[in-house]
Amino acid sequence: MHTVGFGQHDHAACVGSGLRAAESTCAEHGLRLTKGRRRVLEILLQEHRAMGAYDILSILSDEGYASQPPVVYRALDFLVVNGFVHKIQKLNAYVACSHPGDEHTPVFLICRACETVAETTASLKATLGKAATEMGFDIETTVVEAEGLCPDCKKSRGSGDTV
Amino acid sequence: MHTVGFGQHDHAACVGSGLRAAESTCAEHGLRLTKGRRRVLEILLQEHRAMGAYDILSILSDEGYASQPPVVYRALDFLVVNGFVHKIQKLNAYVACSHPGDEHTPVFLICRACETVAETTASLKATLGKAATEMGFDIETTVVEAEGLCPDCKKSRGSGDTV
DNA sequence: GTGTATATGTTATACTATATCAAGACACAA
DNA sequence: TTGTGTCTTGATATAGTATAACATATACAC
Repeated sequence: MHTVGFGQHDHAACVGSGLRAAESTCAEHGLRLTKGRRRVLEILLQEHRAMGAYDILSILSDEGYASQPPVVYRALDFLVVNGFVHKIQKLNAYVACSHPGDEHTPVFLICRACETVAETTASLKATLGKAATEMGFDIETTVVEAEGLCPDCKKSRGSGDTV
Repeated sequence: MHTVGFGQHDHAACVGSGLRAAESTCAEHGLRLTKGRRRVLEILLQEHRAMGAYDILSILSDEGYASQPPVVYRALDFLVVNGFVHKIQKLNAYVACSHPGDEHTPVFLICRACETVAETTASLKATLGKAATEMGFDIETTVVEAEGLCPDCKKSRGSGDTV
């Protein structure tokens, strides 16, 4: 199992490798990683957290890009469809994929206190697929999100209180 | 595994038993299943599909209840917290629980064509819990949603086209 | 019947996302 | 190079989802 989450990591490296992975995947598949799309991905990689579309939009806007919602939603749509970014349904937020390129069914662990999101993969696909097959249902995409307390927040408060 | 989904079922019975289950759970735990909360649950049981908050609100409103959003959101919040209703994150919609009373980690199968939602349970808890424990993360709630095509929609279109 | 907690009514507003139509950029072939 | 089709962006407007805040009412314990 591969995880990128509540521990330390080489951040500059992960931004660079994320962008390179997107570039090479786009080159392979004839997709256009345009300036705006690239910048949105870069922002998500840099921030390394789940961000709302309007958070991203305000950064773009500060930089002189167009500041209308469709701009960022279109970029996000492209990035999500092609697997460079995932949407966190519980937060209405977006996060850069931690291991692009791999075919994967991501599992997210969301801290309800600090809202940090860790992406991990667990082999739920077989179990889910079996349950669906029994009902004659064909699964195309899955969302798995678990909410709780991350190690840091557990430490700093002990109990289960809210922010 | 228990499922209620794309097949037939005794609908009048499921409305009645859903309400009775909520009533008895509330009685046990000193919760107040007030008129408005009860009516929202009843609507969701009757419709037997995922409904948006504003869909429910317009029914309430037609019946002479207050017609402001907080009315329905408060009722839904109560019902969700106490396990009588689940929120489908992918649809921003709410659906009555198919087997209230049981402690469960529900799994939803959502048809992208007709938006029918089936609730099933698959034993993902152990797998998820293990992944989380390895990272020092305490899971409190989980969301598992799979989107695809239900048996009926597969039959009636064959291919994978959208609505 | 008084105090306390819980629930509801009401107004206003915040947040999230998409429809629509016009204009520009790019690829490719005649 | 001009035309043609496709993909992308610009811009305005609007739809859809959800909550803040404060006032009032109801239920329950003592």
